[in-house]
Amino acid sequence: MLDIRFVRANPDTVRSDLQKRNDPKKLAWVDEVLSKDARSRELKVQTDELRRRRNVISREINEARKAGKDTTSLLAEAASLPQKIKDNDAEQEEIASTVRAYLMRLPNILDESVPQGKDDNENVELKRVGTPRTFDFELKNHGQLAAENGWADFERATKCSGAGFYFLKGSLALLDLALQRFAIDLLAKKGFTPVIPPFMINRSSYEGVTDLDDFEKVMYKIDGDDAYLIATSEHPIGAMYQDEIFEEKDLPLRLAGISPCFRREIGSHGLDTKGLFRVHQFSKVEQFVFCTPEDSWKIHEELLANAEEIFMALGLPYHVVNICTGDIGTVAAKKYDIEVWMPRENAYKEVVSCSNCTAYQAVRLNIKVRAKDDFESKRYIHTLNSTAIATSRAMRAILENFQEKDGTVVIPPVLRQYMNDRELL
RNA sequence: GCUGAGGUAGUCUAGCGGUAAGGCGCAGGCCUGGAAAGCCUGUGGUGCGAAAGUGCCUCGGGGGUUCAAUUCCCCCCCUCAGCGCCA
Repeated sequence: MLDIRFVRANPDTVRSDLQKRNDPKKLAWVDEVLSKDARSRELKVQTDELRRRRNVISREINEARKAGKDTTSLLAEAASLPQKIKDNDAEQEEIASTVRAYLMRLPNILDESVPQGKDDNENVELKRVGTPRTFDFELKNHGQLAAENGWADFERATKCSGAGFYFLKGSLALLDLALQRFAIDLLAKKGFTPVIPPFMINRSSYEGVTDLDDFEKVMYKIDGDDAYLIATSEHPIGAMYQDEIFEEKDLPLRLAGISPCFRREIGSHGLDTKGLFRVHQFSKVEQFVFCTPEDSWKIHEELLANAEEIFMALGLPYHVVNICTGDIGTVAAKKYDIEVWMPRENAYKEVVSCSNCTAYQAVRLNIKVRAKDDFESKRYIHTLNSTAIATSRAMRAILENFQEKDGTVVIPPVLRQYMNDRELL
């Protein structure tokens, strides 16, 4: 969420950002937030004065009693105060919660380098890496291939868990683990600490890290408990340090989250998305960084480079796109996607999402950093996150790009050490 | 799930109707050739103010009693210990 102090000080920045996003509804909120916030502070001044008076009278009553003086007039004034205070508090509380509700829904301020555009068709390609292979036979779609080879069982998963779930078996179960292990080892060499987080978190922590509108659409709620299945390890890892203050020397903090991810919404189905591409559950290794505001743009590039290194090493052709204003969502100030070449569809498809959330999550989570030489100064930190590998989508890419005519699939050499040195699935 | 003990500022600990005391840590200052030690000041949130300042809030959370609640009453949450169940 945006810091109310930021909105007060920079209303024009907030307005022009919402114009860039073409969001007239939220644009109208800005003035309402500002006027309600002003009224709220005005009320606070009044109420604080009433409280001050009450405190003074209480002390005077105490002293008068000790001195054996009459207190009836003091008691009369004191009796009139609580109701006024209560009324003011009620009004202020109502205003404050409205302001907060708007603030929670106002999006992050976009970086200037974010391209303007209506939707994902207007994302800007930044570069292409690798050359798509040409096939002299007809590719099987990845789900069919996996099922035929006994590497996955979609039908039985549907029977016991519903559509969008899968059993991974044999080679693909091992490939899932190999991909995770490969990504973890690569990130560990770059200073990331592997972290396996809780797979459920409570509502208030969730509100700190995600877009509120995602709640009903995306998250699975555990019935009867204040618990949600995580949609990505980004969420518990972000919430991990809520209400804490970092020392500058402890930043940047680089963590590699390892977890299954659970998502209710999986969107449309088609032959190519059916198997492993759009699913309710998948494994992911995630890069997450807490850093100072000065470092975040440099680290954003670093996270992208790490993710690219993984796909390059796997030998998968990909391109990088700069996500445009119409597609970026509320939390990120800037987002890159890596899309990998899917030869059956003849298209690049999303496999990595790399975001600089600047202070947006930190404000909600109340995470700050204190400089060593300036004890008084506390600033909100910046958070960043990027996929390292989402195994379901990477497996689809491998099943398509490295498929042979006889239905075998070549294991990328970098994964073989994690697959008992096998060359084929 | 049961029983018991707890929840006080970054942390540890006191206070048990009169408006949060102290230790440690941390930051700044004094002292010093430099350091340590010692001493002094500060240490959460929020508002008003150009500033100097100044006010309000904060004792797990929410209600209640009272002129006044960390303290008394009610409800809830969490942590720890023991027991039970258990991969």
